[in-house]
Amino acid sequence: MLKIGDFSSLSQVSIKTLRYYDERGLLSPVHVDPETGYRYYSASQLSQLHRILALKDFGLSLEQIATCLKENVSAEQLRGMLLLRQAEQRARVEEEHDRLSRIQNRIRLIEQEMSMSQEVVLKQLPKQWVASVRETIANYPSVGQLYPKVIAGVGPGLVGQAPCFAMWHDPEFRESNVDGEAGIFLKEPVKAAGGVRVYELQPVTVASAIHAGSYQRLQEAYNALLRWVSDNGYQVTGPIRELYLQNSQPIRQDDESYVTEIQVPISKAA
Amino acid sequence: MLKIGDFSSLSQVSIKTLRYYDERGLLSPVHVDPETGYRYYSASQLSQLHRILALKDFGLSLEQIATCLKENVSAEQLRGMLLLRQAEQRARVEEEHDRLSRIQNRIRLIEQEMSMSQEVVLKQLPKQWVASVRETIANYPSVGQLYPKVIAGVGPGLVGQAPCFAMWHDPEFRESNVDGEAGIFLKEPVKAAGGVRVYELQPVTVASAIHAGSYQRLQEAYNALLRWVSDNGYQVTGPIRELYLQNSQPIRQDDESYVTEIQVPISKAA
DNA sequence: TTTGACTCTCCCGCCGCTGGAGACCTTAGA
DNA sequence: TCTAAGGTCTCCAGCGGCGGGAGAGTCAAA
Repeated sequence: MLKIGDFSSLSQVSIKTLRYYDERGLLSPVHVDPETGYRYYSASQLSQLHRILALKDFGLSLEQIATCLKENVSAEQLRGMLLLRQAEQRARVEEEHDRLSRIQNRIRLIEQEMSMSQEVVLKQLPKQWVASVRETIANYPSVGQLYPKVIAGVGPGLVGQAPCFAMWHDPEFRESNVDGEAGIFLKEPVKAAGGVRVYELQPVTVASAIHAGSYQRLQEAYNALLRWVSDNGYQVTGPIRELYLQNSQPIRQDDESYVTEIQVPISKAA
Repeated sequence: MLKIGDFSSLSQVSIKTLRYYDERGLLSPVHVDPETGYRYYSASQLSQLHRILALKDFGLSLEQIATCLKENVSAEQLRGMLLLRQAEQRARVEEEHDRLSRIQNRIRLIEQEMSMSQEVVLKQLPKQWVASVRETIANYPSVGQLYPKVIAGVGPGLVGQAPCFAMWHDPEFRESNVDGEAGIFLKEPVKAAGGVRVYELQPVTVASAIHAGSYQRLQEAYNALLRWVSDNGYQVTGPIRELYLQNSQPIRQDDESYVTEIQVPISKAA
């Protein structure tokens, strides 16, 4: 019969932890003095404790471990839990590895440019109803001309709240004859006329950068964002979106108070 | 001026999180109505928020991020923080990768043997004063004969509390002429006579298994433990230790109530 | 003016412990 | 046998980064 301190030093597990395991029903002492509450362990309980530590090392929660121990699971059931855990752990390893890559890329960037550069963030975009017009236009800034058509198609009621956006369908940069789509976000589908299409954007993962400043300098943000995408092993998998979070009428190319978000749909390159 | 809900849906960051960042001083709204407490954000704050998210993605704590933002650190200082973070993250990736390996090895073991097998745990042993006798003895069980010498050397005062141990200095298994060391743990150094050596065991990392049962079956535990060591990419780097956590006088080879811990000093194989 | 949707503050919970306070218990030495 | 030191007990608080919910106040459209 070992007192908790002895058991603790034999097992290298802290007294606090042993008491916690007792409370959680993971490992109860063989005897508890009903007068004093003192816990007494037997040396053979060290192997039970070892089992707990081993399962914990696999990343199982204490609750899962308790289930394992109490229900006295078979080797087959344990295998099932571990297979599940293995899948989670695989994902985790990849995630932490990617994080390391991002840190390293960022360090390289600082060392090359000695500047703060654009911050890039991964986002999961949810489904989203939109109303839009898609046309071939003269060049990128011309997209502004499409918004009146959108508004004409859906009526002026729901404008002004959510920001409006553009999507660029060309696979590459173009000087002219740009395949552009201009639209607004909707809370719910509405009827539209005059060539305006109402549909639901599907969920997608994007790399996103915020550009605070004039449209003239938007290209810098594009450069940083696209570089980040390739540096971190992603590839572009859909039309790039621009969200006009802050602008004014009439549109000016040199207004430094504008705020624009660029979103690039991506997936892991093979 | 955006209300918190608008800012939240633009940024895909929850309202709760925005309020928390305000409270922690990471990102305060440009305006707070003194009457109602309503928070109002500007679109340009999205880029500040993006910076926070990017730093968070690197694994920095909110407190570290707050330092970054408030003191307006230079690119050089940021680089320093990231280099530190990179080192931590490297360690983490390795750790999680090793954990995955251990899970996989365990699954293989279950599939091969369909049994629960020994649980193996890694431990960091602290420094420890010991008194011991080292001799060439006839075979492994003969180590029991050394303990009377140890006790004779240090006096009977401090026996019986901490368990006694054995160390095997031969690089391989031996049928006879075993180089064995038998000793007891001490709380503090004492003087000893008669060939008993008192010294401090150095801190070491060991793989440990608990064997609950007779010494006759100890070999099974050894097999499982040594297999685990090689399966998980470690190598043995010192004499193997046995801790006699529970036994009785006189020693019997077939007493199933004994509890023994086997400790193998290891390091990562190159 | 009335809804109904937002927003506010405040508090609790999560996980796996660690630390501390204050009271009680055990054990070795005088 | 007494005492002092050190073990042990229970209970409560805290960590980080929020999420959930209560209860009260605010805002905007119809």
